[in-house]
Amino acid sequence: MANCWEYRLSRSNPRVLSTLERAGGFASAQEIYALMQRDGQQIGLTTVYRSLQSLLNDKIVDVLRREDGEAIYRLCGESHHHHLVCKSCGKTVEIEGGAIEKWAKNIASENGFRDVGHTAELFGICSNC
Amino acid sequence: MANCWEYRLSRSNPRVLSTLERAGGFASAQEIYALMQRDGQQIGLTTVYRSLQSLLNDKIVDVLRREDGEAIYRLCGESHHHHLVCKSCGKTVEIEGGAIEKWAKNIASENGFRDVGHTAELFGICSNC
DNA sequence: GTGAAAATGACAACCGTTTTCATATGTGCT
DNA sequence: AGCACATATGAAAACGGTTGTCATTTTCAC
Repeated sequence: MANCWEYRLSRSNPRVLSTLERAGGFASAQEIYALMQRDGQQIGLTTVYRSLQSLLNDKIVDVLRREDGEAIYRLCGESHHHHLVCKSCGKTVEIEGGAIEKWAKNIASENGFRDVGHTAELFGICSNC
Repeated sequence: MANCWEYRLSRSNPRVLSTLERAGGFASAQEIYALMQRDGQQIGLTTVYRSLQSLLNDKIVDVLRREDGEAIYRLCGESHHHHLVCKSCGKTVEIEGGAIEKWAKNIASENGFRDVGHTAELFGICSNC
């Protein structure tokens, strides 16, 4: 077995968390690591990953996937929004997801699910491409 | 530069495609490869990946990401649907996404995007958990 | 202080995916 | 048939994000 105790990482979590905040509440592990390095904060990549796992566990952050499969972490409680991404140039528009939220809630309760979350991303070709 | 000509792979594509069909129109590259091996079809993993790329190019298949980041391929033209997944036991319900489709189309045209696709997945805790 | 629990980070291992490259297989021409 | 050239193939290596290992350091209770 890997680790016989649970990590709580009370030391590094706050640092990682505040870096994620500074990054706009949306970043990959590697990006957070790079940011902290650039700031002169000394931390290992391993610890960043572990912190994110632990924050995930405590539901302080969410995890999503970029199109290439990289995991990106998002602060929970952030005003929830979605993205419309251009497949050609990468231009990204933030979308308010009011309609989706309702839809998700309805579908969930229709099927007897609770504690429901969702992901939704749109992608297409923008007007310049 | 990698390859100076475009792959068309007219030989392997049909085999990969029909395996994807047999898999229920939804599988990862590795799963397709394993399936073909089990059938005694001789093919390399590389070719499976290349075939899927080429089918993707021709918009014969879609690609999505599993939660762990693995890419899964889906036959296009399949009746488009979403999933409601229980985070605890994995129970999955297929969802008709009529509302989402409209929402996606509206948002896209509002922002001048065309050729728009989307992903949407719901997750929560089912009534048994 | 002393010792155990918790935290850390360099490094190696893992795994899905892509690239490389040498070889094989058409395909069209004579 | 033989030849030349485009295409296709797959083993093996490279790649990149992530996770595991493990020796060391820090923290905390006594």
